[in-house]
Parts: sequence; structure tokens; C-alpha cells
Amino acid sequence: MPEGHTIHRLARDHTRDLAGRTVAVSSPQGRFADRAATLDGRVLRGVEAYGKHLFYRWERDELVHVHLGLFGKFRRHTLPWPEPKATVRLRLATDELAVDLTGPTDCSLGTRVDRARLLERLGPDPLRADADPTLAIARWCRSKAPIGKLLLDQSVIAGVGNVFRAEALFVHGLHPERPGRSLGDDLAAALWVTIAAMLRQGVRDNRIVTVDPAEVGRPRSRITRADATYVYRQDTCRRCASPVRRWDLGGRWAYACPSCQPL
DNA sequence: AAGAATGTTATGTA
DNA sequence: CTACATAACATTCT
Repeated sequence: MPEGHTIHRLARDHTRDLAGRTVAVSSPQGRFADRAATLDGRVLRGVEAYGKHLFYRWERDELVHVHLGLFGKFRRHTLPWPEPKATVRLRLATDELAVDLTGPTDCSLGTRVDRARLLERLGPDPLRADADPTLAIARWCRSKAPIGKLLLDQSVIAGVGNVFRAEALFVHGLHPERPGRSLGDDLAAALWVTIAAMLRQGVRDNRIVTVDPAEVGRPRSRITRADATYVYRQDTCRRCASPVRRWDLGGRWAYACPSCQPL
């Protein structure tokens, strides 16, 4: 489920609800079940998002790193909360609410050195104030790899997943197989801006809606999941009704409209 | 109710 | 060394 917007949204919500408080930590079936006690009952200092990664920082600099992967999900419970289900890898709880994590690719205890090592492998994240767009743009413009592959490469740009790849390329009429270096500086810069705007909108809505509500003729709030994209998981192009093409690109399904996105 | 899914990494092969 | 393919891993939803 998650692309960068989900992660940033979680960081924001968890900062509001958990940071600055004493947090009960348990990891019933988790990788650090034995060490959860070291964090239990201490103050959570803050929650940080970078691309698709989350970092929970405790007093004395211990960090819990979470990556949701394809299936990871947080669920919140208010008082009287249930016993964690067998699939729960991490539970964070204050007096008011409990947050359960299931299905993560990663949920591990680490240090700021581990965090730094991880961030070295990530490109700029458009949702972060410290992002340097020119790093991603330069990589695109230098590479002969298909732009559809470059968008999923987290070391080039962090936070884009399969939906935003399909949709951002559609908006610019770009075929996913176009080599990055064929874009040119202006188009590449425009693509960054589009991705950043889509991600920001995603944080606001807490879901992905990439179609223009005016184009659909319905307010944003009344756009259903099935109507929320131009080509991603669509049979026909939401703009011109051509049959959408779907093929494997970089190990994931790529979607494109042959008419709106010629090669 | 089988199958698909908004992901990543390690390993094998060319 | 690069580049690609494949497998492995996580779980829920339709």
C-alpha cells in the first residue's frame, strides 16, 4: 500500500500522537522481541520519514527503523484495545491509543549510524525540505535507463512507487521506456515538480488521487478509488479511452496509454 | 477463495 | 563490473 505520501503522513500522525510521551513498546512476534524492553516506558523523541522509511527516535538515540514494504500496515486502537494479533510485529502505546504494526519488510532496532548508512543509499525525497531536486534531475538526464525504471529506483529519487510512476509519466505524456537522457532539463525539472505535487496531495488526502477533479467533473472527495488514476490499474485511458497497455518494467507492472504517451 | 498488490534485497546468470 | 532475472519475505483484500 505505501508510497512516500503514506510514510510522511504516518510520521506526522505519530509525531502528533506519540512523540514527547512515554510509550509502551512491545514486539510480540518481532525481530527485537528480546530488546523491546530497553525502549519500553521511555520517551519517544520524534518520528522521521525519509522516502519510504520511518525512524522512531528514543531518548539516548536508539532508533526503530520501519519499512512497510508491500504489505506493511499500521492500525490504531483506542481504549480498551485488544491483545495484539499473532501478526503484530510492534505495538506502541500511550494512555490513549495503541498503534500496531503488521507485515513490515523491516522493523528493527538501530543507531544513528545505521540510519546514516541507510540514507546514503537514498536519493532526494520530494516531501522533505532538505531535498535537492538537481540530484535526481541530473541522474535522469545522464542515464540511458528507461525513465520508468529510474522513478522506482530509490537511490535516484526516494518515495515514488508504482502508482506515482504510472501517473506522473502520464501527466507529462511520457512513455515509461523513454531513456532518462532523452527528457532534457526542462521536462525533467517539470517531472520533479509534478511528482512533488502528487506526493503532497497524497499526504493531504491520505490516499492517491492523481486525476484532475475538474476533468472528472466531480469534487475530489467524491472520487472513488477506481476513478482516482488516469492509467494505473485502468483498462482504458481515463482521458482518451484508448486501451491501456500493461507490461513488466523493472519487476513491476508499468501502465501507459499508447495514444497519450507515444514512444 | 485464489490471486493480486502503492516493495526491497540477496543471489544467480549472461 | 553491469544488467538483468528470479526468488524470497511480509499480509490483507477482493
